[in-house]
Amino acid sequence: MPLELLRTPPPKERADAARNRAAVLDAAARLFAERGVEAVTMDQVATAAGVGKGTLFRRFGDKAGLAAALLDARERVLQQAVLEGPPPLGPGAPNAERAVAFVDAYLDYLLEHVALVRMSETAAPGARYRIGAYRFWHRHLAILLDGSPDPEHASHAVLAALAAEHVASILPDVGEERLRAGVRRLVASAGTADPA
Amino acid sequence: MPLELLRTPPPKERADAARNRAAVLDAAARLFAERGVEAVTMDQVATAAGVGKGTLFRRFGDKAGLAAALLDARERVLQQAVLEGPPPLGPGAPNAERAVAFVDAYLDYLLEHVALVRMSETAAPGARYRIGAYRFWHRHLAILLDGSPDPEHASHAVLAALAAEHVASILPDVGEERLRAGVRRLVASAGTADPA
DNA sequence: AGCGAGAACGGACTATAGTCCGGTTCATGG
DNA sequence: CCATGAACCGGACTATAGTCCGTTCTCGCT
Repeated sequence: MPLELLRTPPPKERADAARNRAAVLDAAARLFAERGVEAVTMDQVATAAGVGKGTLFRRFGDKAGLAAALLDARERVLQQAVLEGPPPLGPGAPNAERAVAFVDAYLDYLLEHVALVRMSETAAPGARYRIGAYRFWHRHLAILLDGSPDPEHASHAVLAALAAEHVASILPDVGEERLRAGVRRLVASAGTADPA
Repeated sequence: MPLELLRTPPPKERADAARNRAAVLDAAARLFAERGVEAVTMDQVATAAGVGKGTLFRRFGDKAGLAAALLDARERVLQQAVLEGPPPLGPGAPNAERAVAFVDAYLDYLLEHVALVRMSETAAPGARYRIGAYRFWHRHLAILLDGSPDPEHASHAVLAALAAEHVASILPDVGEERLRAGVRRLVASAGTADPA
């Protein structure tokens, strides 16, 4: 399957459904910003949006889905830049450079929304690995890490170091600068067939 | 703080408490084995053990704590082997070899109990990084990866690839052999000051 | 042995995620 | 403009994790 098809297609939608979706996203964004993602219950979101719980869950599945929907726009920008933006993030630069540019850009995105991404990845067990975005990033990185004896696994390993739960937990320990440098080193050596 | 002190000291315990702890651990082990960790509720464990829910939660904190308690014995064996077992796992071998031996041994342990370890790491947000075991392994690896420009981060990165959630999710993709080989490569290159 | 302080017990209670289904609203074709 | 069925709505309902606190049991001390 080509990389492009892993991006979610937009479905057609009834008018009332669209109205309610917008209301829910607005309310959720506001509440999450005000009180923190963890502290907001789904009941509160439903009430603030003026819809029933059933509506909320039918549309977004669970809290992780709601978080993912809020991140969707920002994530598409990144996917777009990777697919057809200027190098080194987009096509044109050498693979090794593109890989480094990718982890840099991904960390920009992640550090900007850690709490939300964490929610989208951890609310349901295994959620992170099932959503389309993970498969997209994994495929992309695996293609770039073509110097590795096993690009598939190398890609998984790099993404493991970019998991929101992991980053959020080690950030107090190492700080942003060392984190970025460390991940850059990791992706650089992961793309190489290393010495014995 | 020296490595040895990160291991949990044994507290003294009242007779009824000891009796109940044993009953809970027995019941939990049996139920988890029979029905799978996910499918067993804490009420079921309490009932099967013949204790109240309050007792269960006071002693183990949450489901993650219960899982951790069940793994405790097995984990101590590994810690013991690392501290004073024969090389290359124990002291005596070169650091690079010890690091590889460690990830091998850790994967033995992990693959034997994925579901349980996963529960112990993911039931509460950030749980994995708070328990003593993580700090122990992190410290150990950081000492061994002394060729890296940032052993602390390198150690975190390797452990990220050993998270139960991660391993469980990619295992169907890559299989056990490629997983082991990939992690071995990762730890080998993480311990080196890499080119440019 | 008897006793008192404090640790441990247990089950009723709360909070929250997620499900279900009878009623309502929208969009399309006549 | 209206009929019609598909899609959507909402809030009562269920299941489970985790808390609280009055009661009971241990164990060291006299």
